[in-house]
Amino acid sequence: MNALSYALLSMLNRKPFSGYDLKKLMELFWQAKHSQIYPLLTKLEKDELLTFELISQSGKPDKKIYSITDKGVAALKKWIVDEPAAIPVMRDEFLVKLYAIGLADPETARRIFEERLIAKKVTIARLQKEINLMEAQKDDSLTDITNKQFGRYLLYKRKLRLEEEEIEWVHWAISLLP
Amino acid sequence: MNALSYALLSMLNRKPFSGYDLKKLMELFWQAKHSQIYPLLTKLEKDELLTFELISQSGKPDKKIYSITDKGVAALKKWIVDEPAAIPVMRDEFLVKLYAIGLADPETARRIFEERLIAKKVTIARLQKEINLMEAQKDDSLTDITNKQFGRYLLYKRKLRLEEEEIEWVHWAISLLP
DNA sequence: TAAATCATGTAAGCAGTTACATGATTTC
DNA sequence: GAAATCATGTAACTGCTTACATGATTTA
Repeated sequence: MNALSYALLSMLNRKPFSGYDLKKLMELFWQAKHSQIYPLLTKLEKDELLTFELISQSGKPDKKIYSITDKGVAALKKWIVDEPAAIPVMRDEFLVKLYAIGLADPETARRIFEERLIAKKVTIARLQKEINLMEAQKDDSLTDITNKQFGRYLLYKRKLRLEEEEIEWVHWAISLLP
Repeated sequence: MNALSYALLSMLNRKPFSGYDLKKLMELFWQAKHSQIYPLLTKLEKDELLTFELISQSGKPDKKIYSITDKGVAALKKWIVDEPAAIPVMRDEFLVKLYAIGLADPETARRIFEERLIAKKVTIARLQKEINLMEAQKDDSLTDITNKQFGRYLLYKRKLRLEEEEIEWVHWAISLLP
């Protein structure tokens, strides 16, 4: 059981999804390619942590909608409560470039920062859109831990704050260029 | 040539280091184990992007102090300027747990957030210490792109801001718990 | 006296990426 | 008419982690 397994269980704990859905929904907090996800879902199903329902489709491969089992919930809960979280891994090529940014002339440095800004703004737009959707469903409070959306909402709010903070930093960095 | 190669070149562009030093200094922006770094340094040296000076030591293995070559600087510069930066990869088990934090009882949830706070505070202390060291060397300005420390300084300032922002978010998250 | 630090290296295995494979439907 | 989206899967390869290997010096 690796961390990706628990990431899949976490998402399926909210509601059932296909592998295709999971791949896209995970991008925010755990990046994985479909070639890693599909075999792992098969394995988790064999281990009885998941079940799936086959949805027949015409012209497309059959769709498998996975649901978490009681055994899956128990395994996930145990991991969350008992296992210490590993030290986060962040690999960002922009930061590697930044370290030696002095090798670039100021115009190129500016371009690199501007590209970062654009990427951040695209992410923020996606995050804000999703947060707006969540906040629109005022039937019960998102800020209540018993709400199934609670963790996801906190995750999105966290990411939004961090992206906004990085944008401010980029503006500061650009202001230092000659 | 993978991103780790460029991360090593970036650091050696500032000044010469041993593999042992590089391993520790990289932790901030690109995590790698020594078992990955040592063979890669050997390869980069064979490709003439690096050279090394052997320092004989008693009781310890000989120390290899690596320096970047002109060819290495050219390769690094080309990568920084011409190659688009890959989309960052972040894998943080805390975020996986957060997604399904509703499975934990409120006391356990609080504990998980508090542990996150402590980890962040430790990181901030390390960052602040290093920033203070850099800022103490006022011989020439850190905020000048021609200064060899410029990129490193920006990197530390960025990380500090993001860690501080996350702490504020954790406080908010804790305030939502019953 | 136990643990951490300094210092480098290899081997085995797991995790993750890229490429191959298929093909209808929808959007630009 | 081309590109993106939906939908799943396998094979080959590269990247990364864990474990093995050694051993003196320094710190708690």
